[in-house]
Amino acid sequence: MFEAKLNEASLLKKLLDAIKELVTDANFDCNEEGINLQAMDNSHVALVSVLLSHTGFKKYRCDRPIPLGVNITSLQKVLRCAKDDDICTLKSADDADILNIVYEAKNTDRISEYDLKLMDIDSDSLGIPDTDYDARVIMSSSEFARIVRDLSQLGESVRIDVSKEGVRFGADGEAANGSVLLKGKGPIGKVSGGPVSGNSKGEEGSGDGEDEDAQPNGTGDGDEDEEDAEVKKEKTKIKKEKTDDDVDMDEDKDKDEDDEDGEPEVDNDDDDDDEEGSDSKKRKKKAKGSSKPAKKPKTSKGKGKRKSGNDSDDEGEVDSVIIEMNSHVSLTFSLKYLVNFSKTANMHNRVQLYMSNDVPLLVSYDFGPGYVRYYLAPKIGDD
Amino acid sequence: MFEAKLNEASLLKKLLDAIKELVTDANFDCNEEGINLQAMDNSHVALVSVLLSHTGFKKYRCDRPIPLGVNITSLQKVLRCAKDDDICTLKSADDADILNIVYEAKNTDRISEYDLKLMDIDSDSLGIPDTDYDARVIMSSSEFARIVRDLSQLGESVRIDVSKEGVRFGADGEAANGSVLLKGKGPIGKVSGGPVSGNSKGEEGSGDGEDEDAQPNGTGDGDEDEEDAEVKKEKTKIKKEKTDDDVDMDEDKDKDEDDEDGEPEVDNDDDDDDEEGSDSKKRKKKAKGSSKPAKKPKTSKGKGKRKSGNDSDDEGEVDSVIIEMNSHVSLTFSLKYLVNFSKTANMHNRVQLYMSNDVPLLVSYDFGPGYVRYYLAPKIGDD
DNA sequence: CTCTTTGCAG
DNA sequence: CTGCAAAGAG
Repeated sequence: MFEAKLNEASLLKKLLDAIKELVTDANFDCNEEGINLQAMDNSHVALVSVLLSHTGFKKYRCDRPIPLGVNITSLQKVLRCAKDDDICTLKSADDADILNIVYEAKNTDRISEYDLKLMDIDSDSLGIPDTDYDARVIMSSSEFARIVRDLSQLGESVRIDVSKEGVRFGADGEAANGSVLLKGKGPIGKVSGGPVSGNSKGEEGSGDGEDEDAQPNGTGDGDEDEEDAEVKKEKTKIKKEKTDDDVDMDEDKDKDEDDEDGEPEVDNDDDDDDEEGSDSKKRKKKAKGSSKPAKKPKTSKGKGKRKSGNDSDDEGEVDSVIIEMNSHVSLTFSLKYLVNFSKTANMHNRVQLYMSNDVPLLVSYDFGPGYVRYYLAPKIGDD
Repeated sequence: MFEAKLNEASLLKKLLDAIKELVTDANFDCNEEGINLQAMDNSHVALVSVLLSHTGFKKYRCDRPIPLGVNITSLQKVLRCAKDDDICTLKSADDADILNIVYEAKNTDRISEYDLKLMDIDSDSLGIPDTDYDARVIMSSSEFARIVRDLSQLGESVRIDVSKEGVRFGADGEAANGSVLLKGKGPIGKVSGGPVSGNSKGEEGSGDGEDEDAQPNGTGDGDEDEEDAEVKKEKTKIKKEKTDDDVDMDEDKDKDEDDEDGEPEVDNDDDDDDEEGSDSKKRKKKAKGSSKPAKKPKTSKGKGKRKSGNDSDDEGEVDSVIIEMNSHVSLTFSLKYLVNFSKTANMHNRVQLYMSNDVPLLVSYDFGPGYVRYYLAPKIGDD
């Protein structure tokens, strides 16, 4: 027996609107923790992962795990029959091949009941990459939507560069090239854990001393390598899940040693790209002195990470852009997919972009009791 | 000579919007009583019947009956040239082949004049079934529109069941089955007298006593058979015509007198929109609280008719569902047509559904000085 | 001829 | 921003 009562049918409506163009059929895997959905997009390029925690429901019961295989279009048709504020109850017997959906209008006697036919869907066990990322950008989801929508008019791909300068979204097209630079707010944007965030905090206490090491942008380009190297040593990767709390210094340290050897290559590539790609534009990349104590003070360590309290705070003011970066990152993605992802702006006003070179981008909309996440492999070379 | 002056061109605009997808050409049969239009839809499955009583016109003159054959699309083009609140005058000589349409803007000196070419249309004498019905449902026209629109996503047909439980609209489709149950408000829903219509006037005087007989909808399901039997004895079939007034028992009295004054015109059109359009947004429009005394205190009886003010509640609170039933009715209809009919919600915020088993459904939008009615034969068997 | 897509009005 | 209707494609 599975039963979940949602206070606002609109949540599901928005969710379906967000993913309907990526996924046609998917299993809603229900267990005692909540409802999970994982699916590859139709062309198996992107992966979408959704969690609706049981805490987000007014009432939730799931005696044993059940995969509810639904056709997204069909489910959406049923959901369109709900008014946004209807109370929505999903029910299914353990062995049933239908999902019962009931809408109760608040304040009226209208009760609508739908039985959605379920399907058996091979749950291609999707390996969700569990990666540590070199950069995280937290920004307004609507601004992200706007940027990718705008750029999608110019070309098919966008290159996302995260550097000390900020995050740059650039697209080249036949008719025009375009790029959008978001600088990121200083104090909020402090690098967590490693470099970026670490500094911010670190700076406060010990910043002065480190400044020496820090390279103001544009000051010797030659130094880049050096700087990068340092960054890498620190190796503190940004972790997706736990990051919220500690994006964690402690872990960082540990990593430092391990990773070091690790992926210097990538960094270089990026740097190169930057320079090559558009000298003028990117050049300043490193820039901004403030940001830079390339060296991360370990002192910052665990403490301040989460700003007091609220989750929302973690993501900053709705319009602020928070950038955490361990090393420069430069990746190219298909705008078509990003535009699709960005439709999830309906569900939450902040989006997080996790990136490492040559690793799939993670676009994450984390709302209170759940999330919608997308993974998209970068384009390699020219394609 | 025919001449009719309408205070608001919007009435005609809405009428045309409502029927344009069903009818391409039709005769506006004008006589001293008003303007009648009757036509089969293009596929000869549904019948539409419109009356604009002379009382709805600011000025009306028709020396002798004239059929004005118009192409609906052409007339609509002309009507789109009017502002909603323009005073609109239709004129035609007895032998003319054109209809002269003049718009006078209120408060300005703008006068527009159009001559619409008329056509000769075979007036297939349409036999309008004159039936007594076993069930009548009075509900918000926008809610009706919403329901048939929702269900049309699931399948092609809807089964409408009227029972003590209320009225249920059910559709089966490949992807999902759905049903919407409206319980109907008790006190208002008393079976009128002969069940339905007879009472209305009677009640005023003796209303209280009758309540006993009245069955609030949804009360004891078990009793159905018994109740039905009784009801049937009375045999009072629900008649279409006179009902108009009744729709509101109490009000009727008032109405009789009141309406005359006024211009029953369209009053409420706007109201309806709320529900349909966008649930959440508009909701507040009418502002809730005021609207709902679901149960109406009989005390209010005659007086409150138009609720203070504005709303046209003749047919009950705009959101209430009134169900009158002599016997259970279960019929299946093509949703495509119902969806088309439901566009008439623009003209009036309440709709009446008259049904008897195996007889065409009558969907009636009765606004003050006229009506728009649709007849649709039920589907038989599986088709 | 149907279906999908695109543009327009409320 | 949404649904609705006209137009283009398969």
